[in-house]
Amino acid sequence: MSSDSEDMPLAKRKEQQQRANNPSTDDDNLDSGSDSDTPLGKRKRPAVRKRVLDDEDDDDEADTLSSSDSGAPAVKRTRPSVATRKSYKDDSSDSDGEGDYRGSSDSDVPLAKKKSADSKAKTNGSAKTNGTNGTSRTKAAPKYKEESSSDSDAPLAKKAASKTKIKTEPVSSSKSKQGTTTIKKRGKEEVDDKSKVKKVKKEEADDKSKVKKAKKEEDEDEDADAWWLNQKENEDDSVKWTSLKHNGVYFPPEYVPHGVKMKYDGKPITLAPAVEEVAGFFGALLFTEHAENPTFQENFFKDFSKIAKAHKTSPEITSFKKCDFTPMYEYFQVEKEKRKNMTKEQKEAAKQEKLALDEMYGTCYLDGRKEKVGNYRIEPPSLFRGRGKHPKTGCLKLRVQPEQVTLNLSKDAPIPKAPAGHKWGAIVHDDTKTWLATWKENVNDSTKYVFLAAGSSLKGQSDLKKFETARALKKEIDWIRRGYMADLKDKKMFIRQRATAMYLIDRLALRAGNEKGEDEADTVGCCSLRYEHVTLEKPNIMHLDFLGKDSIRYQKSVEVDEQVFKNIRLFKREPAQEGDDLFDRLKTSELNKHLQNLMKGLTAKVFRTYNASFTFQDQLEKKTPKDGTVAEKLLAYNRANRDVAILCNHQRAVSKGHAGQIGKIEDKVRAYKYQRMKQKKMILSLEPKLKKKRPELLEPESDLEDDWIEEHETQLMEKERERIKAKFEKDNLKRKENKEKPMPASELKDLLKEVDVRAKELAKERKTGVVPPTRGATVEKCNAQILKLDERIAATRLTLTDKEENKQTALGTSKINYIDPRISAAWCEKHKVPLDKIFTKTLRDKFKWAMTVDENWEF
DNA sequence: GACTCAACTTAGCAGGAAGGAA
DNA sequence: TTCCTTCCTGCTAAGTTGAGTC
Repeated sequence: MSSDSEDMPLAKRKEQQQRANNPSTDDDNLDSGSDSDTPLGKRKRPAVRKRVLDDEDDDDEADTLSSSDSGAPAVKRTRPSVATRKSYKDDSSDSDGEGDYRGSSDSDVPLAKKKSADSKAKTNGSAKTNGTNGTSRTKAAPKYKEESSSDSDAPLAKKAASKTKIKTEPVSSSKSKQGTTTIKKRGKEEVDDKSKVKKVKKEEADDKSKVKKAKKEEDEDEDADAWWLNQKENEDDSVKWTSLKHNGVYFPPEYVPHGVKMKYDGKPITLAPAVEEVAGFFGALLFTEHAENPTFQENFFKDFSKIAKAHKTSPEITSFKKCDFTPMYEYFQVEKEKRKNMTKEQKEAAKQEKLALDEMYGTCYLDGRKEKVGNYRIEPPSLFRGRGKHPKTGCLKLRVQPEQVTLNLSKDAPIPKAPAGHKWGAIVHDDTKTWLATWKENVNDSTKYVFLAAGSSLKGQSDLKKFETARALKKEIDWIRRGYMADLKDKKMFIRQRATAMYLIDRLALRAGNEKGEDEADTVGCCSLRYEHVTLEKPNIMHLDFLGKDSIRYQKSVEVDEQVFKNIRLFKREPAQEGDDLFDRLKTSELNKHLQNLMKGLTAKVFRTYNASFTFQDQLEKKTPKDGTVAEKLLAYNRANRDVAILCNHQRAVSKGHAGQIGKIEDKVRAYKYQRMKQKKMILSLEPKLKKKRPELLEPESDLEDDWIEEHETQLMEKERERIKAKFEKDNLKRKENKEKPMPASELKDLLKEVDVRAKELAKERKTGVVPPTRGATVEKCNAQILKLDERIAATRLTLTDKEENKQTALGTSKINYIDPRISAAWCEKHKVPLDKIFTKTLRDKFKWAMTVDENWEF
């Protein structure tokens, strides 16, 4: 076993990608002291062994840790009084009392810069670090901006990305600015002002009509009850509804045997329907990464052979290796193809069927309002597809029976009919719950629910509440940060660990990290980080390498506060070893309890929401070109979105065809440039006098080498020949149908001859550099063509940049879950960008509560 | 206080629908 | 009109959190 991510195709793929992109990400630079660079894959998960610490402090430390702090209660730090807050403020060694933490603006100061400011302040006690009062975010702490004015508000992970060897996108806006400038510069080269104005106007007109259309579309759907207009603060929200009516859940249809035989030991065998069904589950996954995974195979076969035994297959199925599911796989492929080729009528019938189900089960009545239900379909039986190294991946997920399902609805609501021959497990009337139905799944014994859809009022209210809590944190963040920074040096180990964890959760947007069971994939978050997940490099670089949620690798190197560095070194000290918890005194529950004391509603995950929304708003502001086109603004939007996705480590696999797609787009740009070059030369043929007046017509196009032009023209001619041949054949077929005389082959020959002539002309044009005007060509027409091509080139280039930058980062997750949609709505309003450019219909529906803000709204 | 579990949010991926280019 | 690509949605796994129980 060479790595943790072995047998974990996605993670492995991502790891390979990361390594390929950044070969130096190995631990080659790490301090080799006590922070051994244990390879991830070597890790076994031992029973959590609580390290016995002497509670002696780090060698470098002057203070000592209390020996009786294990599990010590948190020092209760409710929001401090003004005096206490002042004391946090005064912690700084700045003689003016303003240095380290300064009003609301301070929260925006990146740690490394704070650190550098700290050290400066330490060496020069009277040094003022800021001349402003911190009322304005952008004006705050100008001194910190000396190093880089671009990323001052960025959480640590972002800065680290640009600073160290990690494989994340550099996010400093200095780079982004550069990108924007380059685009703008190119734009200037290619699009003159006139065309720009024209383009913008056209875009605006298009957008207006689109907005109108979208608005109409939404108005039709719009729930008459705009609940967000009637929100009351501090209202008890434990009761979720007063009346709830629905039609229950939809069960997947009973299994219909197809009779396709799998092979066992090379021979086709007949299976009972129940056995065939399970064999089919595996057959359908053949040649996927799941089916190649030994754990998946083992778990599947355990369940499959059990069922086969129960149905007495002949011969008895005892060996996975002898099983051949290919015939089933092929059958499913044919079926898939059939579905793809359904007639219009069949497709329509299927659509109607789906609509009927949506109407029946996909809607419910909550307090008299019609609302959409989310996942009304009971999960069909299948093989459990656990992610990463899930020990249960491949296990058989059994068919859910109505007897297992509990429905939740109001007392006066009619109870939906259970499927024929069945009855419901239970009926409850719990108005404090938002679920409509629930059942237990057999593989992990986890509870599944049917909830309302994302666009429902209940989900919307919950979303609004979430973002309001994050906004509340924005107001409190300064003193909370001061608090945990002070606690970093606390004498009690527990408090030190808690403060260090808070630092990481806040600055790196780590998840809380609950403990996990033996029968789950081994993934970690902040509190469950282990010895081997963190390595240190002097003076203050921390390398993190672990598998997070969904077994997505988190691999970043960050510059941390000196004290955090010292603390981590202390937590990692002997007798700590591989497998030991880094935060051995800390649990998520204790951490959250402490956070609740600091601010009502504050939990570890609020930091993620806060930092994501804050970063997004900040980067959006910095990156949006005020006079840019909609396309340029959207690029800025996506870049800000990407910064957040990088911060939260939202990854996706690079699609198989990515390189090919990029190549195609590049070719497209070149082809446009080629056309533009021809148009320019044609103008000069039409009016040679323009050589002096318009010297740009003589400038060669970039990226158009002679070889490429020759090859391109050969391809063009070849395509033309094919087109002519195809048309000739098609025309003759038509003639045959109409009982007309077909065109003679000589006609085709003549047409092809014309292409040959054209090819010769092109060769001549290449040689002489002169392009004779085509029939009807005028300078005006050529100019218009050039303008059109300029626009196409600019637009295609933007697509290219966006695509390349986005290949490995998933933007959707942060957009859906972490970024306050009101930031986007206000930005669209302010910059006249149509909402439908950034939110799909589903997202506009989910966020309709957020769409009423004006352009000045701030997170 | 430790542990368990219910309830909800967050997450990536597969496949189908939609849209654009030829 | 067809084919190809992109985008969107649905699905369900995997987290977090807080309440309940012993």
